Amino acid sequence: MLRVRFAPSPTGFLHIGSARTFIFNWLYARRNSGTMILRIDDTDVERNTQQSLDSIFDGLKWLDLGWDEFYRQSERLALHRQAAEAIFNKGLAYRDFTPAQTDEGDKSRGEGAWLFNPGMRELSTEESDRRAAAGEPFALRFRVPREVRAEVRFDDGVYGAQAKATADIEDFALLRSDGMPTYHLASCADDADLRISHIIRGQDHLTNTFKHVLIFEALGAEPPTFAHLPLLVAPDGTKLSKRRHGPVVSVTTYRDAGFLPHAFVNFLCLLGWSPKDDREQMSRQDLIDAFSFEGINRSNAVVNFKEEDPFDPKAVWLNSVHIRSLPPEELAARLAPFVQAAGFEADSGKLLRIVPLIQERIRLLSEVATVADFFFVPQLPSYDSAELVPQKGDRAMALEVLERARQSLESAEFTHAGLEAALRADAAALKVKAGQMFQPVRVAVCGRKNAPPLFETLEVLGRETCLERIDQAIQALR
RNA sequence: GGCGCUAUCGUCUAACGGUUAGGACGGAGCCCUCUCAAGGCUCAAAUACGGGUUCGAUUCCCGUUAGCGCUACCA
Repeated sequence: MLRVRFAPSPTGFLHIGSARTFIFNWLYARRNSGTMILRIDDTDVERNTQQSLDSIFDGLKWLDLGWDEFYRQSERLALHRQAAEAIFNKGLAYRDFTPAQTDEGDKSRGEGAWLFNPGMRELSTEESDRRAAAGEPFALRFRVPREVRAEVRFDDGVYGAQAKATADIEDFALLRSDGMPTYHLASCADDADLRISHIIRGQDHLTNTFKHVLIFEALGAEPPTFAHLPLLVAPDGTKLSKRRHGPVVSVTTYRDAGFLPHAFVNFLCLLGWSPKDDREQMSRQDLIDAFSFEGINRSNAVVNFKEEDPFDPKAVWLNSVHIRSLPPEELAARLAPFVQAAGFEADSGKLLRIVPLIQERIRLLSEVATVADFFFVPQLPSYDSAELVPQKGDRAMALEVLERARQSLESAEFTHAGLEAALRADAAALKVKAGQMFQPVRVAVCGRKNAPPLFETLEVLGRETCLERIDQAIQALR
């Protein structure tokens, strides 16, 4: 039975790198009829926040990603302590009475690599028991079998065969002096207990895995299969962090900016993974069908954002592709909250008529506010009347065109065909080019030169509004 | 410092010893066209460096360099 898990610690908002880890686990589970488990790794009570937990749920909900089983590490402390005890009873761990390092920046425990606190590994059982019984606090450390020349090995699903000499692995902590389990212990005890078959996680855990293999073996459990993912990094090559890189690392930023969840997932999947057949736009099902460890890369992937442009251009492009392939009804529904947020009235029938006009003109849902504003406002914001002057024309031409248009629009049939016929006839009558005819009308009606195709726009706007706005433009020219 | 991982266009990536090193985003140009988009076509743009192995290396091996990760009683 294939079982995978995503195990975030609730110490910050949902990070896009974490989201991608969830997605890859989820895809692997769905691809292979496995079970997806969400486990909150909240053993670090000090740093956990409810806000962070909410952010994880919100983010996953937005991404339309679910799970089959749910656990919280903080509710499984008994299991972790039992595991620690079992390891200790096997003689594979020892008590370390050295007071905890207060200064975390103090990594200068010496020039070389730190392996253990002198004197503690060799403490006799009697002395150890006596001090423990006397109530002296201690951390429990794993006794890495370093005396004999040996290697810890595992076969990574992405990085291949891995080996590390035990001589290079330090005696890591299992239990803190307050009795709380460390991440390494809690994580492995839970993975063993939950019968996780595949651990898919960030490459920052690759070297931790040697310790984890040691714990699984000490627990008498078969280590699961590991598959490490290349990291998502900033353009400067450093790991993405909120402190350094700001909101671009948070999933909700993309939601609020108007990304489609499936488009964003699509983008994230293409960072560090490839279907190897040049496909870019992929549906959820396409991703499930194509996903495998073979497609995962080994080098870190850059999220290509800039300070002036916070979103990776490829993400934006992919979003526009997804927007274009959405059924109009669905796009309208997705757009509605953004229309409302911009302070416009969002009548759903009207929105549905606007959608075809902007569907291939917006890359982010939020752009509806700037691309389609003139459909919603009762009164056009003021614009420079010089904009009304057509190419190779003057104000007089603009005026002439608008007056003529005003006249014919009063009686023209308000359909694409009717409007086109009327305005083209006007252009011919005035002996101006079609473009010179259309532009003043477009600006009068939209308030700017760049807008959706004219006839459809007029049609949606309706006769009354069009005539009103043309009148205003004529006033402005006089 | 020690240990580990990585290295193809600016970015995401393809090429599991033999290709004019492919695709995509972004950039430039042309076409289409009522503007803007969308679409079509074209162009510029990469195998980090040095050694091997081989008839032949992007590909396999070694070294150098660079980047990243771990080296906490954080996860």
